[in-house]
Amino acid sequence: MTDTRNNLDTRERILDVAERLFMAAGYEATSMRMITGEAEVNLAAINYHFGSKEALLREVFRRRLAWLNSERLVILDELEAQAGAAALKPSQVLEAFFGTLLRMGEDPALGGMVFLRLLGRTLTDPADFIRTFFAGEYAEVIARYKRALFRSLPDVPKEEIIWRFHFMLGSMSYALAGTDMLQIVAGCEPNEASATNAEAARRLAARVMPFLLGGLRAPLPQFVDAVAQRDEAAGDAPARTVLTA
Amino acid sequence: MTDTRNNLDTRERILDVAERLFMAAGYEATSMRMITGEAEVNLAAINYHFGSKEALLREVFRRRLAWLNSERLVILDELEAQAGAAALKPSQVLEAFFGTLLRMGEDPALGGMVFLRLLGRTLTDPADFIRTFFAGEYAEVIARYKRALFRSLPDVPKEEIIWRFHFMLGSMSYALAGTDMLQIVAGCEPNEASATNAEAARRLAARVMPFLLGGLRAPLPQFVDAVAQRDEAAGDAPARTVLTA
DNA sequence: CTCTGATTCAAACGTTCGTTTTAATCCTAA
DNA sequence: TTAGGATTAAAACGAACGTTTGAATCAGAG
Repeated sequence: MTDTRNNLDTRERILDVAERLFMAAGYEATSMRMITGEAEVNLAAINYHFGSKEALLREVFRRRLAWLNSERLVILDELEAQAGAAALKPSQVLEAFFGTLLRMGEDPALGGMVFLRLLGRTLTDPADFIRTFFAGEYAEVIARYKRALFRSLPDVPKEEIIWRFHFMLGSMSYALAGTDMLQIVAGCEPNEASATNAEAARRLAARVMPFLLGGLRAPLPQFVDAVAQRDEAAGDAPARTVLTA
Repeated sequence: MTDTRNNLDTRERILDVAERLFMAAGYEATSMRMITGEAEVNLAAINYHFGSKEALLREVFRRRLAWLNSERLVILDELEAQAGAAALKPSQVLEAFFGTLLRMGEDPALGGMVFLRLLGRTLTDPADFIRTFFAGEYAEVIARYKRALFRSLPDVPKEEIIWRFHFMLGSMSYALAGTDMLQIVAGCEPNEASATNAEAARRLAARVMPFLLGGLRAPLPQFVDAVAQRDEAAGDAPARTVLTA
Protein backbone atom coordinates (compact mmCIF):
# COMPACT_ATOMS: atom_id res chain seq x y z
CA MET A 1 0.00 0.00 0.00
CA THR A 2 1.53 3.25 -1.09
CA ASP A 3 1.32 6.35 1.00
CA THR A 4 -1.05 9.21 0.29
CA ARG A 5 1.64 11.59 -0.85
CA ASN A 6 0.17 12.24 -4.25
CA ASN A 7 -3.48 12.43 -3.31
CA LEU A 8 -3.01 16.17 -3.09
CA ASP A 9 -0.24 17.92 -4.91
CA THR A 10 2.73 19.29 -3.06
CA ARG A 11 1.60 22.90 -3.12
CA GLU A 12 -1.65 22.33 -1.29
CA ARG A 13 -0.15 19.91 1.20
CA ILE A 14 2.39 22.56 2.12
CA LEU A 15 -0.34 25.17 2.46
CA ASP A 16 -2.45 22.95 4.70
CA VAL A 17 0.40 22.06 7.03
CA ALA A 18 1.72 25.62 7.11
CA GLU A 19 -1.72 26.93 8.01
CA ARG A 20 -1.94 24.59 10.95
CA LEU A 21 1.60 25.12 12.22
CA PHE A 22 1.53 28.90 11.83
CA MET A 23 -1.66 28.82 13.89
CA ALA A 24 -0.20 26.59 16.58
CA ALA A 25 3.21 28.22 17.02
CA GLY A 26 3.18 31.54 15.15
CA TYR A 27 5.07 32.56 12.04
CA GLU A 28 8.50 33.16 13.53
CA ALA A 29 8.48 30.05 15.70
CA THR A 30 7.50 27.79 12.81
CA SER A 31 10.50 26.67 10.76
CA MET A 32 10.41 25.56 7.18
CA ARG A 33 11.84 22.24 8.28
CA MET A 34 8.86 21.70 10.57
CA ILE A 35 6.49 22.40 7.69
CA THR A 36 8.19 20.30 5.05
CA GLY A 37 8.82 17.53 7.56
CA GLU A 38 5.19 17.23 8.55
CA ALA A 39 4.01 17.60 4.97
CA GLU A 40 6.51 14.92 3.92
CA VAL A 41 7.94 17.02 1.12
CA ASN A 42 11.46 18.16 0.43
CA LEU A 43 12.79 21.21 2.25
CA ALA A 44 13.42 23.04 -1.02
CA ALA A 45 9.81 22.63 -2.11
CA ILE A 46 8.68 25.75 -0.28
CA ASN A 47 11.19 27.97 -2.02
CA TYR A 48 10.49 26.24 -5.32
CA HIS A 49 6.71 26.64 -5.20
CA PHE A 50 6.32 29.88 -3.27
CA GLY A 51 9.67 31.64 -3.39
CA SER A 52 10.20 32.32 0.29
CA LYS A 53 8.77 31.73 3.73
CA GLU A 54 7.12 35.14 3.71
CA ALA A 55 5.48 34.43 0.37
CA LEU A 56 4.23 31.13 1.77
CA LEU A 57 2.45 32.89 4.61
CA ARG A 58 0.90 35.35 2.18
CA GLU A 59 -0.35 32.48 0.02
CA VAL A 60 -1.79 30.70 3.05
CA PHE A 61 -3.93 33.75 3.67
CA ARG A 62 -4.68 34.65 0.06
CA ARG A 63 -6.18 31.22 -0.49
CA ARG A 64 -8.77 31.83 2.25
CA LEU A 65 -9.24 35.58 2.10
CA ALA A 66 -10.07 35.48 -1.59
CA TRP A 67 -13.25 33.57 -0.79
CA LEU A 68 -14.00 35.50 2.40
CA ASN A 69 -13.72 38.97 0.98
CA SER A 70 -15.51 38.23 -2.26
CA GLU A 71 -18.33 36.57 -0.31
CA ARG A 72 -18.53 39.58 1.97
CA LEU A 73 -18.91 41.92 -0.98
CA VAL A 74 -21.50 39.73 -2.68
CA ILE A 75 -23.64 39.49 0.44
CA LEU A 76 -23.47 43.21 1.06
CA ASP A 77 -24.48 43.81 -2.55
CA GLU A 78 -27.46 41.52 -2.13
CA LEU A 79 -28.56 43.16 1.09
CA GLU A 80 -28.31 46.64 -0.34
CA ALA A 81 -30.17 45.59 -3.46
CA GLN A 82 -33.00 44.19 -1.34
CA ALA A 83 -33.12 47.29 0.83
CA GLY A 84 -33.35 49.62 -2.15
CA ALA A 85 -33.01 53.20 -1.00
CA ALA A 86 -33.42 52.33 2.67
CA ALA A 87 -30.44 51.95 4.97
CA LEU A 88 -29.54 48.53 6.27
CA LYS A 89 -29.96 47.72 9.93
CA PRO A 90 -26.71 47.56 11.90
CA SER A 91 -27.44 43.94 12.74
CA GLN A 92 -27.62 43.15 9.03
CA VAL A 93 -24.24 44.72 8.39
CA LEU A 94 -22.64 42.87 11.27
CA GLU A 95 -24.27 39.64 10.24
CA ALA A 96 -22.89 40.03 6.74
CA PHE A 97 -19.38 40.94 7.85
CA PHE A 98 -18.81 38.71 10.86
CA GLY A 99 -21.32 36.01 10.02
CA THR A 100 -19.48 35.31 6.79
CA LEU A 101 -16.26 35.04 8.73
CA LEU A 102 -17.73 32.69 11.30
CA ARG A 103 -19.20 30.49 8.60
CA MET A 104 -15.64 29.68 7.54
CA GLY A 105 -15.16 28.11 10.94
CA GLU A 106 -17.97 25.67 10.30
CA ASP A 107 -16.67 24.49 6.93
CA PRO A 108 -13.33 22.65 6.85
CA ALA A 109 -13.17 23.26 3.11
CA LEU A 110 -12.94 26.98 3.86
CA GLY A 111 -10.22 26.51 6.46
CA GLY A 112 -12.38 25.79 9.48
CA MET A 113 -11.47 26.96 12.95
CA VAL A 114 -7.79 26.41 12.24
CA PHE A 115 -7.77 29.26 9.76
CA LEU A 116 -9.94 31.49 11.94
CA ARG A 117 -7.57 31.09 14.85
CA LEU A 118 -4.61 31.75 12.58
CA LEU A 119 -6.29 34.87 11.26
CA GLY A 120 -7.11 36.14 14.73
CA ARG A 121 -3.55 35.70 15.90
CA THR A 122 -1.87 37.07 12.82
CA LEU A 123 -3.91 40.27 12.67
CA THR A 124 -1.88 41.62 15.58
CA ASP A 125 1.48 40.43 14.32
CA PRO A 126 3.91 43.36 14.22
CA ALA A 127 5.92 42.12 11.22
CA ASP A 128 5.97 44.73 8.48
CA PHE A 129 5.31 42.41 5.56
CA ILE A 130 2.25 40.99 7.33
CA ARG A 131 0.76 44.39 8.13
CA THR A 132 1.32 45.56 4.58
CA PHE A 133 -0.27 42.42 3.22
CA PHE A 134 -3.40 42.69 5.35
CA ALA A 135 -3.78 46.37 4.59
CA GLY A 136 -3.98 45.52 0.91
CA GLU A 137 -6.27 42.53 1.30
CA TYR A 138 -8.74 44.28 3.59
CA ALA A 139 -8.86 47.78 2.14
CA GLU A 140 -11.78 47.39 -0.23
CA VAL A 141 -14.02 45.31 2.05
CA ILE A 142 -13.43 47.54 5.04
CA ALA A 143 -14.24 50.64 3.02
CA ARG A 144 -17.50 49.17 1.77
CA TYR A 145 -18.66 48.03 5.21
CA LYS A 146 -17.61 51.30 6.78
CA ARG A 147 -19.92 53.13 4.40
CA ALA A 148 -22.70 50.67 5.15
CA LEU A 149 -22.29 51.27 8.88
CA PHE A 150 -22.28 55.03 8.38
CA ARG A 151 -25.61 54.77 6.58
CA SER A 152 -27.09 52.40 9.13
CA LEU A 153 -26.19 54.66 12.05
CA PRO A 154 -26.78 58.19 10.70
CA ASP A 155 -26.89 59.78 14.15
CA VAL A 156 -23.55 58.41 15.32
CA PRO A 157 -20.44 60.43 14.48
CA LYS A 158 -18.39 58.71 11.79
CA GLU A 159 -15.28 58.81 13.91
CA GLU A 160 -17.10 56.94 16.64
CA ILE A 161 -18.25 54.28 14.19
CA ILE A 162 -14.68 53.80 13.01
CA TRP A 163 -13.51 53.23 16.55
CA ARG A 164 -16.28 50.79 17.27
CA PHE A 165 -15.64 48.91 14.07
CA HIS A 166 -12.10 48.60 15.31
CA PHE A 167 -13.24 47.33 18.69
CA MET A 168 -15.54 44.78 17.06
CA LEU A 169 -12.71 43.50 14.92
CA GLY A 170 -10.72 43.16 18.12
CA SER A 171 -13.36 41.23 20.00
CA MET A 172 -13.78 38.87 17.11
CA SER A 173 -10.08 38.49 16.42
CA TYR A 174 -9.33 37.77 20.03
CA ALA A 175 -12.30 35.48 20.48
CA LEU A 176 -11.03 33.44 17.55
CA ALA A 177 -7.40 33.45 18.58
CA GLY A 178 -7.75 32.77 22.23
CA THR A 179 -9.07 29.62 23.64
CA ASP A 180 -6.18 30.25 26.00
CA MET A 181 -7.42 33.27 27.88
CA LEU A 182 -10.93 31.88 27.82
CA GLN A 183 -9.67 28.93 29.82
CA ILE A 184 -8.15 31.31 32.33
CA VAL A 185 -11.40 33.23 32.59
CA ALA A 186 -13.54 30.12 32.76
CA GLY A 187 -11.21 28.54 35.30
CA CYS A 188 -11.53 25.19 33.56
CA GLU A 189 -11.90 23.60 30.17
CA PRO A 190 -14.78 25.04 28.18
CA ASN A 191 -17.88 22.90 28.50
CA GLU A 192 -18.42 20.16 25.95
CA ALA A 193 -14.71 20.00 25.29
CA SER A 194 -15.23 17.28 22.75
CA ALA A 195 -17.36 19.48 20.52
CA THR A 196 -16.48 19.48 16.86
CA ASN A 197 -14.93 22.54 15.33
CA ALA A 198 -18.13 23.33 13.46
CA GLU A 199 -20.10 23.25 16.68
CA ALA A 200 -17.52 25.43 18.36
CA ALA A 201 -17.88 27.95 15.55
CA ARG A 202 -21.66 28.00 15.91
CA ARG A 203 -21.50 28.40 19.66
CA LEU A 204 -19.03 31.23 19.33
CA ALA A 205 -21.18 32.93 16.73
CA ALA A 206 -24.29 32.79 18.87
CA ARG A 207 -22.45 34.36 21.77
CA VAL A 208 -20.28 36.96 20.12
CA MET A 209 -22.77 38.53 17.74
CA PRO A 210 -25.07 39.96 20.43
CA PHE A 211 -22.01 41.24 22.25
CA LEU A 212 -20.78 43.07 19.16
CA LEU A 213 -24.18 44.54 18.45
CA GLY A 214 -24.50 45.72 22.04
CA GLY A 215 -21.12 47.40 21.86
CA LEU A 216 -21.85 49.01 18.52
CA ARG A 217 -25.11 50.52 19.77
CA ALA A 218 -23.86 51.55 23.21
CA PRO A 219 -24.50 55.12 24.38
CA LEU A 220 -21.96 57.57 23.08
CA PRO A 221 -19.08 58.33 25.42
CA GLN A 222 -19.21 61.32 27.72
CA PHE A 223 -15.95 63.07 27.14
CA VAL A 224 -14.10 64.60 30.02
CA ASP A 225 -13.96 68.36 29.77
CA ALA A 226 -10.99 69.43 27.72
CA VAL A 227 -9.90 71.91 30.37
CA ALA A 228 -9.78 69.19 32.99
CA GLN A 229 -7.63 67.14 30.65
CA ARG A 230 -5.17 69.95 30.25
CA ASP A 231 -4.97 70.46 34.01
CA GLU A 232 -4.20 66.81 34.47
CA ALA A 233 -1.48 66.94 31.88
CA ALA A 234 -0.02 69.93 33.70
CA GLY A 235 0.73 67.75 36.69
CA ASP A 236 -2.38 67.60 38.81
CA ALA A 237 -3.26 64.26 40.28
CA PRO A 238 -5.04 62.27 37.60
CA ALA A 239 -8.68 61.57 38.21
CA ARG A 240 -9.32 58.00 39.14
CA THR A 241 -12.30 57.48 36.91
CA VAL A 242 -11.59 57.17 33.24
CA LEU A 243 -15.24 57.17 32.33
CA THR A 244 -17.92 59.27 33.94
CA ALA A 245 -21.06 57.16 33.71
CA MET B 1 31.95 63.90 29.32
CA THR B 2 31.04 60.37 30.24
CA ASP B 3 28.01 58.62 28.85
CA THR B 4 24.87 57.99 30.83
CA ARG B 5 25.40 54.26 31.13
CA ASN B 6 25.30 54.14 34.88
CA ASN B 7 22.39 56.46 35.46
CA LEU B 8 20.22 53.36 35.60
CA ASP B 9 21.68 50.01 36.43
CA THR B 10 22.10 47.37 33.78
CA ARG B 11 19.09 45.31 34.82
CA GLU B 12 16.56 48.09 34.36
CA ARG B 13 18.09 49.36 31.16
CA ILE B 14 17.76 45.87 29.70
CA LEU B 15 14.15 45.66 30.86
CA ASP B 16 13.26 49.03 29.34
CA VAL B 17 14.79 48.25 25.97
CA ALA B 18 13.41 44.72 25.90
CA GLU B 19 9.93 46.02 26.66
CA ARG B 20 10.09 48.40 23.73
CA LEU B 21 11.62 45.95 21.25
CA PHE B 22 9.34 43.07 22.20
CA MET B 23 6.45 45.44 21.59
CA ALA B 24 7.74 46.63 18.25
CA ALA B 25 8.82 43.30 16.74
CA GLY B 26 7.47 40.51 18.95
CA TYR B 27 9.32 38.06 21.15
CA GLU B 28 10.65 35.69 18.52
CA ALA B 29 11.73 38.40 16.10
CA THR B 30 13.63 40.30 18.78
CA SER B 31 17.14 38.95 19.27
CA MET B 32 19.21 39.30 22.39
CA ARG B 33 21.83 41.09 20.33
CA MET B 34 19.28 43.73 19.36
CA ILE B 35 18.40 44.26 23.02
CA THR B 36 21.92 44.37 24.41
CA GLY B 37 23.10 46.46 21.50
CA GLU B 38 20.48 49.14 21.98
CA ALA B 39 20.86 49.05 25.75
CA GLU B 40 24.63 49.34 25.31
CA VAL B 41 25.38 46.43 27.59
CA ASN B 42 27.28 43.24 26.99
CA LEU B 43 25.52 40.36 25.26
CA ALA B 44 26.05 38.08 28.24
CA ALA B 45 24.35 40.51 30.60
CA ILE B 46 20.89 39.11 29.86
CA ASN B 47 21.84 35.58 30.78
CA TYR B 48 23.78 36.83 33.79
CA HIS B 49 20.95 38.94 35.23
CA PHE B 50 17.89 37.00 34.11
CA GLY B 51 19.06 33.53 33.16
CA SER B 52 17.53 33.25 29.71
CA LYS B 53 15.59 35.12 27.07
CA GLU B 54 12.35 33.56 28.25
CA ALA B 55 13.02 34.62 31.83
CA LEU B 56 13.72 38.14 30.58
CA LEU B 57 10.30 38.36 28.96
CA ARG B 58 8.69 37.10 32.15
CA GLU B 59 10.51 39.73 34.17
CA VAL B 60 9.47 42.46 31.74
CA PHE B 61 5.86 41.58 32.49
CA ARG B 62 6.25 40.82 36.17
CA ARG B 63 7.61 44.29 36.75
CA ARG B 64 4.40 45.88 35.42
CA LEU B 65 1.79 43.28 36.30
CA ALA B 66 2.77 43.32 39.96
CA TRP B 67 1.51 46.89 40.20
CA LEU B 68 -1.46 46.36 37.91
CA ASN B 69 -2.90 43.32 39.61
CA SER B 70 -2.33 44.53 43.14
CA GLU B 71 -3.96 47.84 42.25
CA ARG B 72 -6.89 46.01 40.71
CA LEU B 73 -7.43 44.01 43.87
CA VAL B 74 -7.13 47.05 46.14
CA ILE B 75 -9.66 49.04 44.13
CA LEU B 76 -12.11 46.18 44.06
CA ASP B 77 -11.72 45.79 47.82
CA GLU B 78 -12.46 49.48 48.29
CA LEU B 79 -15.51 49.40 46.05
CA GLU B 80 -16.94 46.35 47.75
CA ALA B 81 -16.30 47.86 51.18
CA GLN B 82 -18.17 51.01 50.18
CA ALA B 83 -21.05 49.02 48.74
CA GLY B 84 -21.46 46.94 51.87
CA ALA B 85 -23.96 44.19 51.24
CA ALA B 86 -25.13 45.66 47.94
CA ALA B 87 -23.81 44.41 44.62
CA LEU B 88 -21.58 46.67 42.56
CA LYS B 89 -22.81 48.11 39.31
CA PRO B 90 -21.33 46.49 36.18
CA SER B 91 -19.88 49.84 35.19
CA GLN B 92 -18.03 50.01 38.49
CA VAL B 93 -16.49 46.59 37.97
CA LEU B 94 -15.41 47.44 34.44
CA GLU B 95 -14.07 50.77 35.55
CA ALA B 96 -11.99 49.08 38.22
CA PHE B 97 -10.66 46.37 35.94
CA PHE B 98 -10.07 48.18 32.66
CA GLY B 99 -9.72 51.68 34.03
CA THR B 100 -6.76 50.58 36.12
CA LEU B 101 -5.21 49.07 33.03
CA LEU B 102 -5.74 52.17 30.94
CA ARG B 103 -4.27 54.37 33.63
CA MET B 104 -0.95 52.60 33.04
CA GLY B 105 -1.01 54.01 29.55
CA GLU B 106 -1.11 57.54 30.89
CA ASP B 107 1.83 57.12 33.24
CA PRO B 108 5.25 56.43 31.72
CA ALA B 109 6.48 55.31 35.12
CA LEU B 110 4.01 52.42 34.91
CA GLY B 111 5.09 51.47 31.41
CA GLY B 112 2.90 53.82 29.41
CA MET B 113 1.40 52.89 26.08
CA VAL B 114 4.50 50.89 25.19
CA PHE B 115 3.70 48.34 27.84
CA LEU B 116 -0.01 48.32 27.06
CA ARG B 117 0.65 47.56 23.42
CA LEU B 118 3.13 44.86 24.39
CA LEU B 119 0.57 43.34 26.73
CA GLY B 120 -2.15 43.40 24.10
CA ARG B 121 0.03 41.68 21.57
CA THR B 122 1.52 39.11 23.88
CA LEU B 123 -1.80 37.93 25.31
CA THR B 124 -2.44 36.07 22.06
CA ASP B 125 1.06 34.66 21.70
CA PRO B 126 0.88 30.90 21.25
CA ALA B 127 4.19 30.12 22.99
CA ASP B 128 3.67 27.69 25.85
CA PHE B 129 5.86 29.44 28.40
CA ILE B 130 3.99 32.69 27.79
CA ARG B 131 0.55 31.16 28.18
CA THR B 132 1.61 29.38 31.35
CA PHE B 133 3.05 32.58 32.74
CA PHE B 134 -0.06 34.66 32.09
CA ALA B 135 -2.32 31.96 33.49
CA GLY B 136 -0.45 32.18 36.78
CA GLU B 137 -0.25 35.96 36.86
CA TYR B 138 -3.92 36.52 36.06
CA ALA B 139 -5.61 33.69 37.95
CA GLU B 140 -6.36 35.48 41.19
CA VAL B 141 -7.48 38.80 39.71
CA ILE B 142 -9.69 37.16 37.10
CA ALA B 143 -11.35 35.00 39.72
CA ARG B 144 -12.12 37.99 41.93
CA TYR B 145 -13.55 40.08 39.11
CA LYS B 146 -15.52 37.17 37.75
CA ARG B 147 -17.26 36.86 41.10
CA ALA B 148 -17.89 40.59 41.17
CA LEU B 149 -19.48 40.42 37.71
CA PHE B 150 -21.63 37.46 38.72
CA ARG B 151 -22.98 39.47 41.64
CA SER B 152 -23.50 42.60 39.57
CA LEU B 153 -25.49 40.73 36.91
CA PRO B 154 -27.53 38.20 38.89
CA ASP B 155 -29.98 37.59 36.04
CA VAL B 156 -27.35 36.71 33.44
CA PRO B 157 -26.19 33.09 33.27
CA LYS B 158 -22.66 32.74 34.62
CA GLU B 159 -21.50 31.03 31.48
CA GLU B 160 -22.63 34.01 29.46
CA ILE B 161 -20.77 36.40 31.74
CA ILE B 162 -17.61 34.36 31.32
CA TRP B 163 -17.86 34.56 27.56
CA ARG B 164 -18.48 38.30 27.65
CA PHE B 165 -15.61 38.86 30.02
CA HIS B 166 -13.53 37.06 27.44
CA PHE B 167 -14.85 39.25 24.64
CA MET B 168 -14.16 42.39 26.64
CA LEU B 169 -10.60 41.28 27.27
CA GLY B 170 -10.33 40.79 23.54
CA SER B 171 -11.64 44.20 22.59
CA MET B 172 -9.28 45.83 25.02
CA SER B 173 -6.29 43.71 24.11
CA TYR B 174 -6.76 44.33 20.43
CA ALA B 175 -7.51 48.01 20.89
CA LEU B 176 -4.21 48.34 22.71
CA ALA B 177 -2.19 46.22 20.34
CA GLY B 178 -3.45 47.49 17.07
CA THR B 179 -2.90 50.94 15.85
CA ASP B 180 -2.33 49.01 12.67
CA MET B 181 -5.80 47.75 11.91
CA LEU B 182 -7.25 51.01 13.15
CA GLN B 183 -5.37 52.77 10.40
CA ILE B 184 -6.83 50.38 7.88
CA VAL B 185 -10.32 50.98 9.23
CA ALA B 186 -9.87 54.71 9.46
CA GLY B 187 -8.35 54.86 6.01
CA CYS B 188 -5.77 57.36 7.21
CA GLU B 189 -3.69 58.31 10.19
CA PRO B 190 -5.74 58.73 13.35
CA ASN B 191 -6.57 62.35 13.93
CA GLU B 192 -4.24 64.41 16.11
CA ALA B 193 -1.41 62.09 15.20
CA SER B 194 0.98 64.14 17.27
CA ALA B 195 -0.91 63.46 20.48
CA THR B 196 1.12 62.35 23.43
CA ASN B 197 0.85 58.80 24.65
CA ALA B 198 -1.03 59.91 27.74
CA GLU B 199 -3.58 61.70 25.59
CA ALA B 200 -3.90 58.64 23.37
CA ALA B 201 -4.59 56.52 26.42
CA ARG B 202 -7.28 58.91 27.61
CA ARG B 203 -8.93 59.06 24.22
CA LEU B 204 -8.92 55.28 23.96
CA ALA B 205 -10.39 54.95 27.43
CA ALA B 206 -13.25 57.33 26.70
CA ARG B 207 -14.13 55.39 23.57
CA VAL B 208 -13.65 51.79 24.59
CA MET B 209 -15.36 51.81 27.99
CA PRO B 210 -18.86 52.54 26.68
CA PHE B 211 -18.34 49.91 24.00
CA LEU B 212 -17.43 47.29 26.59
CA LEU B 213 -20.34 48.20 28.81
CA GLY B 214 -22.72 48.01 25.87
CA GLY B 215 -21.45 44.58 24.94
CA LEU B 216 -21.60 43.31 28.48
CA ARG B 217 -25.22 44.38 28.88
CA ALA B 218 -26.41 43.33 25.43
CA PRO B 219 -29.54 41.19 25.14
CA LEU B 220 -28.87 37.51 25.67
CA PRO B 221 -28.32 35.47 22.51
CA GLN B 222 -31.20 33.60 20.91
CA PHE B 223 -29.88 30.11 20.43
CA VAL B 224 -30.75 28.15 17.38
CA ASP B 225 -32.90 25.16 18.19
CA ALA B 226 -30.73 22.22 19.13
CA VAL B 227 -32.54 19.95 16.68
CA ALA B 228 -31.80 22.30 13.82
CA GLN B 229 -28.15 22.21 14.81
CA ARG B 230 -28.10 18.44 14.67
CA ASP B 231 -29.76 18.45 11.26
CA GLU B 232 -27.16 20.83 9.97
CA ALA B 233 -24.33 18.70 11.31
CA ALA B 234 -25.91 15.72 9.55
CA GLY B 235 -25.22 17.31 6.20
CA ASP B 236 -28.04 19.70 5.47
CA ALA B 237 -27.15 22.97 3.91
CA PRO B 238 -26.10 25.31 6.70
CA ALA B 239 -28.36 28.24 7.38
CA ARG B 240 -26.98 31.51 6.19
CA THR B 241 -27.82 33.49 9.28
CA VAL B 242 -25.65 32.78 12.26
CA LEU B 243 -27.77 34.89 14.55
CA THR B 244 -31.53 35.21 14.50
CA ALA B 245 -32.27 38.67 15.78
C1' DC C 1 11.19 5.54 -27.54
C1' DT C 2 13.21 10.18 -26.98
C1' DC C 3 13.34 14.66 -25.80
C1' DT C 4 12.07 18.52 -22.69
C1' DG C 5 10.43 21.08 -19.11
C1' DA C 6 8.65 20.53 -14.45
C1' DT C 7 9.43 18.75 -10.11
C1' DT C 8 11.91 16.39 -6.40
C1' DC C 9 15.96 15.35 -3.95
C1' DA C 10 20.23 15.40 -0.97
C1' DA C 11 23.59 18.34 0.40
C1' DA C 12 25.66 22.30 1.54
C1' DC C 13 25.73 27.43 1.79
C1' DG C 14 26.52 31.50 4.92
C1' DT C 15 24.25 33.69 8.72
C1' DT C 16 22.23 34.30 13.03
C1' DC C 17 20.48 32.44 17.08
C1' DG C 18 20.69 31.73 22.54
C1' DT C 19 23.99 30.30 25.56
C1' DT C 20 28.48 29.37 27.84
C1' DT C 21 33.13 30.12 29.12
C1' DT C 22 37.07 32.40 30.99
C1' DA C 23 39.40 36.32 32.07
C1' DA C 24 39.32 41.22 33.21
C1' DT C 25 37.38 44.84 35.89
C1' DC C 26 34.72 47.08 39.39
C1' DC C 27 33.10 47.89 44.06
C1' DT C 28 32.86 47.25 48.83
C1' DA C 29 33.93 45.46 53.49
C1' DA C 30 37.56 44.29 56.50
C1' DT D 1 45.38 48.80 51.32
C1' DT D 2 43.78 44.64 50.20
C1' DA D 3 41.01 40.43 49.68
C1' DG D 4 36.79 38.72 47.44
C1' DG D 5 32.32 38.63 45.59
C1' DA D 6 29.69 41.01 41.93
C1' DT D 7 29.62 42.54 37.46
C1' DT D 8 31.30 43.27 32.78
C1' DA D 9 33.93 41.96 28.76
C1' DA D 10 35.40 39.46 24.53
C1' DA D 11 35.21 35.34 22.23
C1' DA D 12 33.61 31.18 20.95
C1' DC D 13 30.19 27.26 21.17
C1' DG D 14 26.93 24.10 18.74
C1' DA D 15 22.52 24.28 16.82
C1' DA D 16 19.09 25.90 13.86
C1' DC D 17 17.68 29.12 10.54
C1' DG D 18 16.16 30.41 5.35
C1' DT D 19 18.04 29.79 1.04
C1' DT D 20 20.63 27.96 -2.98
C1' DT D 21 22.76 24.61 -5.89
C1' DG D 22 23.13 20.91 -9.18
C1' DA D 23 22.01 16.46 -10.15
C1' DA D 24 18.26 12.88 -10.23
C1' DT D 25 13.62 11.79 -11.32
C1' DC D 26 9.16 12.27 -13.22
C1' DA D 27 5.50 13.12 -16.76
C1' DG D 28 3.67 14.24 -21.08
C1' DA D 29 4.21 15.55 -26.20
C1' DG D 30 6.17 14.53 -30.59
